[in-house]
Amino acid sequence: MTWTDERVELLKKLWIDGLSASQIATELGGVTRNAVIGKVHRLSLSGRAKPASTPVARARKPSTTNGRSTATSRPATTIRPMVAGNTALKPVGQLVAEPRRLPRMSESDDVVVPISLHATILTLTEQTCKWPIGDPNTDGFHFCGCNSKIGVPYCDYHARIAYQPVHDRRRERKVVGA
DNA sequence: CCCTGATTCGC
DNA sequence: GCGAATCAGG
Repeated sequence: MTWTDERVELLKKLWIDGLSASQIATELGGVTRNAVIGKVHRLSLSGRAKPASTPVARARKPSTTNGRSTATSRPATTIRPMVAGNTALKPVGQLVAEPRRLPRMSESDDVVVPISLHATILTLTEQTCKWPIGDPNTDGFHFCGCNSKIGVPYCDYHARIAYQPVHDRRRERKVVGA
């Protein structure tokens, strides 16, 4: 994945926004949190809300010549694919997040259709509905931008669409051939 | 153990 | 410049 200008901008925004590196990596997709951190440092915007505590001269641990080949052990024990915040996140999809727990949306039936706030990728935050509107390749592409609950990437309205009950959408059979 | 960011260095 | 491996810590 290349660090396009847009991706860098988004990275900056999310970082300043206070998101963790792994979260940003998930949001961006196609990169690991290491990549994010590395980029963050390269951009010289590492220090976030770090006033000053105890700098403490910290040096890694050169040992031999290079830092990694020293430790010959590679645990790699617990491999957990697609978890927000891991050491090697594989691309799981751009904006489609995993519905950890389906919100009980049985009660309210009157979810108002949100007005498109024409949010750009740069104006999105954790509490902004990330429902894409339009064609990403077209100029008018934007996001819903309405307020969403923390932990939910979409507003109430779009969450309904995103997290449709299974029984409603098991109507497809045909598989697109190779 | 889960996570966090920081650092080094081969590529 | 990039990011995996690793460290150091909460």
